[in-house]
Amino acid sequence: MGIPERKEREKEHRREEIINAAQKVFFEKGLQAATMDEIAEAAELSKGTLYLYYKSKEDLYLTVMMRGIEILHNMFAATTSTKEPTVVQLVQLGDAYYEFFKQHRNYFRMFYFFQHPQFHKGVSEDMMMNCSEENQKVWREVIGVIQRGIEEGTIRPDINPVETAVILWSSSNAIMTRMDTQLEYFKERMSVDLDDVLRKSNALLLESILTDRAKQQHRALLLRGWSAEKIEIN
Amino acid sequence: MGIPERKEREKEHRREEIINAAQKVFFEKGLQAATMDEIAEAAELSKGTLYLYYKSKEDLYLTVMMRGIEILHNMFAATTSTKEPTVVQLVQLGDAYYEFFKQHRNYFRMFYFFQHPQFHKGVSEDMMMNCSEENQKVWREVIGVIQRGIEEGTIRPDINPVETAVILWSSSNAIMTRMDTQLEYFKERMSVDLDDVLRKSNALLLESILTDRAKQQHRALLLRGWSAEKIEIN
DNA sequence: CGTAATAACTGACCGCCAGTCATTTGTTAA
DNA sequence: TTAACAAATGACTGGCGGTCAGTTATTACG
Repeated sequence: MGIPERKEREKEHRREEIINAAQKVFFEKGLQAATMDEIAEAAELSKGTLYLYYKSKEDLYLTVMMRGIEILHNMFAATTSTKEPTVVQLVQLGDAYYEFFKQHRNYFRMFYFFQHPQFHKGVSEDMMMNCSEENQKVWREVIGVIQRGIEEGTIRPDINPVETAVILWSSSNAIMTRMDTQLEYFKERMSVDLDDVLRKSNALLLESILTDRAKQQHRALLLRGWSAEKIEIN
Repeated sequence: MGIPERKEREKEHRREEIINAAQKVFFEKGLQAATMDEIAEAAELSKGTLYLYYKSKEDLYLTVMMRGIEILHNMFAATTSTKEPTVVQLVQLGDAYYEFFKQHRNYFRMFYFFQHPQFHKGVSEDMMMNCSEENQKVWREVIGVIQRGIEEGTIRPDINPVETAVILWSSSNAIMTRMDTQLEYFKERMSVDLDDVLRKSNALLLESILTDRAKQQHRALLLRGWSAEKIEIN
């Protein structure tokens, strides 16, 4: 009796095609401007059908966003599973997030919807649970590296790994959000290149959580954040 | 001929009453959920009249928000005009922003609308200009303190004041945004108190931009970020 | 005072959109 | 062939931002 199984596959396939259509429209227009009619059009289905598969526009949105979280998680997992020294891995996590920002800008943009619950009106309980779960996986990668750094003595033992992960993530995320939305503004009104700001912020924070031993060991790496300046001076 | 002047005053008064009404509704419901009919109701005017005074819902929203920027600016200005040492002023700027966050949460929330241009659809050009101008004033307070710190030798001369202001502001802002929206989440899912995170993040960043001389001079101040830990250990 | 001109205000109305549901179309089982 | 069920539809509803023809209040003037 393969019939129910085939039905199940077809249903799953339909679900994915709806996400594909939704992604296309959301990427182009953002949450607000995208309409369910457009998504239905793109999916070659009627609007009513969308609601047989997803509870609300917001649920659909978060489902697309989860793809982004998964991509980011994979990038992080690839970094933390290398044989590189812990400190290097930490730098690479920062780089990976920046890379994600540049390569998957549309997903990155979706993230800040998730961060502002004022827009979570139409989101179902289960969808929130799913997102939290995926989110946790990403956090665990960062926290894990810091934890290992402390154990092997390259990261200060008096800092809390979770707190530190939040600090590192917050500053990176905040600066990249600026880059996305106000790059020109900062360039023109404040004569500041946010690219530099990100590098320097990461450098400052990283240096401040390393042990003295690790600072010596990775001196070249630590200078990286300031290299643009150095070249200018020479 | 005092009549046109009186008319002008009355018109201005009407404008303010509309903002008061809008503020009440926006504080209660947020941008999305608030309706122009509600605001009209609160202002005891018809909806059409609102549009004689403000171009759009978003313009009205930003007008309310500007009150918040002004409050923050005044708090910053009060800090930077004291006789305190520059390093202390810098710490106090961080404290002032946190105080603003706690005392004027509703205004703080409005700020992150401003940071995400995807919602700026209905905002008029002049309104954006006004906001930028007010924003600049706040930035100048922070940058000015850092600048003076460099000049007097308490802040590292190799850092850029503007970049550093952006770094300090970004991390503070990011963590407070978390506090506002996901305090419980971080407490329950990650066993982290964002209050600690903010203090430690500020402490790390501050220490990393001071000169060695200043670090010695303000040792007590620098320990502040870690005091909760110290007490726990004792 | 009466009236014309102007300013201030109103609320019914428009277009748009998320979400619903009675109905239709397609599929399976007997 | 048909009954039972599943899948899909699109006309419809309610709510909202924004508009504008029309009403009311205010001022200026003969």
